[in-house]
Amino acid sequence: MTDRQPIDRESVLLAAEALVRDRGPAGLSMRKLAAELGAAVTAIYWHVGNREALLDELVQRTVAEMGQIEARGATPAARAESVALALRRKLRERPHLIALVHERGLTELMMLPAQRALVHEAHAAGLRGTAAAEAVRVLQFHVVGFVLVERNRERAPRQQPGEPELWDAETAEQDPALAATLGGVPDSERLFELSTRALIASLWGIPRPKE
Amino acid sequence: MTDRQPIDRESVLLAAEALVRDRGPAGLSMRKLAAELGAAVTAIYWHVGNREALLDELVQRTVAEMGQIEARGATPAARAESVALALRRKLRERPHLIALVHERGLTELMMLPAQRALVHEAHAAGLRGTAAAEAVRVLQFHVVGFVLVERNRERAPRQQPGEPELWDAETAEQDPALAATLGGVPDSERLFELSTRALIASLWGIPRPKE
DNA sequence: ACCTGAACACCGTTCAAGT
DNA sequence: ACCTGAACACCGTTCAAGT
Repeated sequence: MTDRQPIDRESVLLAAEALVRDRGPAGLSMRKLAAELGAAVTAIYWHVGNREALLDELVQRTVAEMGQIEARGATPAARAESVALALRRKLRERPHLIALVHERGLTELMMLPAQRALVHEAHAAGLRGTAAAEAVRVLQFHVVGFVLVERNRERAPRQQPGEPELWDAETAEQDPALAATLGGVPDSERLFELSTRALIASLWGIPRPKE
Repeated sequence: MTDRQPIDRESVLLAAEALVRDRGPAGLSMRKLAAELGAAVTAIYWHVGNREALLDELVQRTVAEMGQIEARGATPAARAESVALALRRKLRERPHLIALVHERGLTELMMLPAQRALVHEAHAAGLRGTAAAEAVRVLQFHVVGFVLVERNRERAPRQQPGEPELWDAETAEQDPALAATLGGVPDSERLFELSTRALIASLWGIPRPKE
């Protein structure tokens, strides 16, 4: 009897995605969603089945959107690095949805386009067979793992005892620069480049700088 | 009037930990916990505050238990690798609780003992200051990230289109060994060692094999 | 100090009934 | 084909009341 409106599957999915995008999966309740859409809760069930199926569909779409990755650079190593960097950026754009993909164990599926690009660069670098496959997988694991750790850091509350205090006392006098770095917020941009390059150097072969 | 029993804080925590350990955080409801303890739901609130505080306490204990890590091996690089391997093993022993620690953003705090051990090895390898700090942090990120990705893989449902099919068609004839490896289940033991060694070699300095 | 049941405000889901 | 409200079985949490 209140201001009810007809809805369709698409509008349900869009509203759900919006809720998840800025309040996280926990922020998506069927009742809130219904209220947002101006329909009865049960209308949603007609269109999307249930909450689980709704989230599954959102996950599928996210996987699809993670689409193509473009490699840039002169050497295979540089191009592989550019894939890793692009991947990290893309993953960080949709944190909540990526978390859902991860929860549902579809990370690998989502990574397929990037995997293709990396295989191409591994071949270009002269790698073949198991060595190439492992080089690719190591880099995949690395990128996804890094993003997960990074996100965690950002969501983190102020660290309990505070890392600074723990380092000040002991190692500080021996190696103050180390204590300062470990005490502060990590520069994840730099850490990512550093570790990505280290892995690529080991597994793709070190690119010779031209000069 | 039913078979109610007096409880204390410790018994509540133990019962809660048991529930989380084998049914996951989602399996812990205050009502189930009360039933398990043979007390009224509200008795739990008197002892531990609320669900959030209860989980916080479990997390604190897990962090404490993650305690010391022992380095083994001849060279600093080998010893750093042993820390990484031990860390991975420990993390994999308590998946649900580690997930909770992670959710609460206390991963870094939990990693402090390992961080100390790694700093020691970095110093032994002759690293100082920012370089040492970064070498340590890269390895920390690496281990935690790897374990998160690994766990995800294991919880994963059968991959949707199945990676095998996707690789068969295209690259298979060019590089059948690669297609076979990427189509199969990753040997994460090997991937972890491979990537850990690659990072250590780049950042700690490559250990010379004695022969 | 410790525990109780009742009550409140939420959930997701099912279902018979309406148009 | 699409939507409804009522009902069920769950939640976490608060609170006045008991001992």
